[in-house]
Amino acid sequence: MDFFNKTGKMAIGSRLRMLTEKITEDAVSIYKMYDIDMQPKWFPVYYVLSQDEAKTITDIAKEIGHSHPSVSKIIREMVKHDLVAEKKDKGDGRRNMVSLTTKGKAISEKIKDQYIDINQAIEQLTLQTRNDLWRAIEEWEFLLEQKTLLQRVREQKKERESANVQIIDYTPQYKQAFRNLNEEWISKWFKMEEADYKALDAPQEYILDRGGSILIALYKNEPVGVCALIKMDDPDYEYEMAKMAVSPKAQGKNIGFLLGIAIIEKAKSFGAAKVYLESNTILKPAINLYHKLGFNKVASRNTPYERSNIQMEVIIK
Amino acid sequence: MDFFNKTGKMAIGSRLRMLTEKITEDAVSIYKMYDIDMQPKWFPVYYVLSQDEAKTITDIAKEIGHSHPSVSKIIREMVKHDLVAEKKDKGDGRRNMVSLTTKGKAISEKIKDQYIDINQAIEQLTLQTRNDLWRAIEEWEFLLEQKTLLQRVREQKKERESANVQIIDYTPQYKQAFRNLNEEWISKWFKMEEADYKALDAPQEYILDRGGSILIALYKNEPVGVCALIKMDDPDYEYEMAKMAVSPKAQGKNIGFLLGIAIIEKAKSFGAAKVYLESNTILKPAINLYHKLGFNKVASRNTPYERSNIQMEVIIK
DNA sequence: TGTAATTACGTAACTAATTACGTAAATGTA
DNA sequence: TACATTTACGTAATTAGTTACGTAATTACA
Repeated sequence: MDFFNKTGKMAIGSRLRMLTEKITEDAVSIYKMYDIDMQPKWFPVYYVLSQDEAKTITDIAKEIGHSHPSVSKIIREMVKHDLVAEKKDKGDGRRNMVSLTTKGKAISEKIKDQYIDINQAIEQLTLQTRNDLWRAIEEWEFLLEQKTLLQRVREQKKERESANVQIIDYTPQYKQAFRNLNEEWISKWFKMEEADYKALDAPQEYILDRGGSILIALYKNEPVGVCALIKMDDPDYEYEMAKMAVSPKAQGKNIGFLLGIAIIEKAKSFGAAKVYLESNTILKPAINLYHKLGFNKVASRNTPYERSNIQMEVIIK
Repeated sequence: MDFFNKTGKMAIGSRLRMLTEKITEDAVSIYKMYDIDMQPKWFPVYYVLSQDEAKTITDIAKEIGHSHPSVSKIIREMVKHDLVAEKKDKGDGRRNMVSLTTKGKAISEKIKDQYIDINQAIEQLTLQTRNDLWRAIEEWEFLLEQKTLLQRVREQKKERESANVQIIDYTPQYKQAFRNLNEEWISKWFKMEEADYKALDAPQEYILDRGGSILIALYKNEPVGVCALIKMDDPDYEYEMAKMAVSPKAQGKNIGFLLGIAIIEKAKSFGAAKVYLESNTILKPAINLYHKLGFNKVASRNTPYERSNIQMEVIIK
């Protein structure tokens, strides 16, 4: 199909499906050619039954990788053609023991020749190719087992998007962004509190001058995320990660994660041994993010924020 | 799937189908991840429409290699999602001109990122393989276009079978085989008659010396099939095909067919215009074989055999 | 120019798989 | 030992394609 050279790999599913159909279509004719009363879709079931004495529907399904209703249907069709017989298991009334009939077993003789010829034909065909389709499928199966295509694409997406994201140190030009981005989510979920106003209205005085830090995430040079590292006045903790906010427009670009990583890195450069944070369990994506960053829940502590119902820390390595 | 390493190439169709399904399943999630209102099966249709202004159902079908009802269905679904619009062609009232809507066109911007990420992901995956799946499919498509799998298997079958089966002219050493193979089936289904004894006991005198011929089919050098061409004493027919017998042990090797072909060939070399035969309708596989060889039923004729209830002839071209 | 052939495309029926769900039997456990 | 859970597997509905067929419009040609 010339078409697929234009679409690119996007259409690999469609392309595979078409090849599959072409091959299955020929398979029907091939069985006829050998005068074997069998359909291609029966083959996997037939194969496992030809190896063993008797099997249950579920066992067959597991072995060939089909759903059990699919096997159930195939068995019913094969029973109609007198290739297999069903028998209830005496010990376990649920089990439907399936095995080949005499006619079914007889086929295994005839099918041997077909097996030889097909293998030969494919072998010869493969000799004319540079890439072995059979092996290629095997390799894909193996690699997708380890990491699905979905995961692989997701990683590419993150990587591409974070290429447009830049994490920079706070400068006064971002004072407005720092305030707005935070106010947006705080007032959406909770209400602005005394401590919020202090930090957001005067970040220089309340955060930076006290030995803290603020980072800004730029997406295509627009500030879309912010996060602060605040010096604490506590015997247990030196630094708190707080005031993390990402614009809803920039969601799904991994910006929260990049900010978190950078803040922890900053704390490390300040010589901190751990970082503390406060949050609320209704903010599920945030809590997930904190976990991904290595934060774990700690026992409840004193806090100036009403909305805080969970406290976490990460140990810096 | 470990399973397929046991079955061998026979199950390449099943294996392909499974990989296809796994990939298509992920594709659904991938579209969701990019927040694109599209199903994988729409993609080929979407793609061709994104290239051109407007197309007919049949043109799209031809381009993407689907049947036109399939495209018709997809278009209806896409209309429901406001991705494409239909418009009757003014010049030709049969044609249903399909094109992308504004919403449909808008997707092409979003889809570009997805396209990049999928291609990257597959590229990276391919780097970890020794056999490039995409190229392997391409190569199979190309080779199957030139010669289908069915044809390739058929050639293998012929080659294998003719390697073991040899059709040779009768020599006295096969006298016993000629008699035994025939007596075996005649006495299984009917009873030996006067005319049988004559021909089987003295083939030289009763068949060869009268201008007939006998062929022997050797399978791995063992005589497993025999067939005679007997000169007739009849104004309508010159030659009769008779005394065809194939050992039950050698059934399914196409030996009857090979013998039949060879006997007709022999009759042709004798200058015959047609060949006659007598049989009995209870011998269904035999009658089938005769049909395959080109024989057709003719009106009832006089016969020395009690068991004959059908007469056939083939016209030699 | 009338009729036959071809083309476009919709509907219906079929196919080979799936997921969803229900029921009966077996197993685990308080 | 009663009750909850798990297992085996059948039926129904869904999906993404196919082939078969019918009809209307266009084209070819005697």
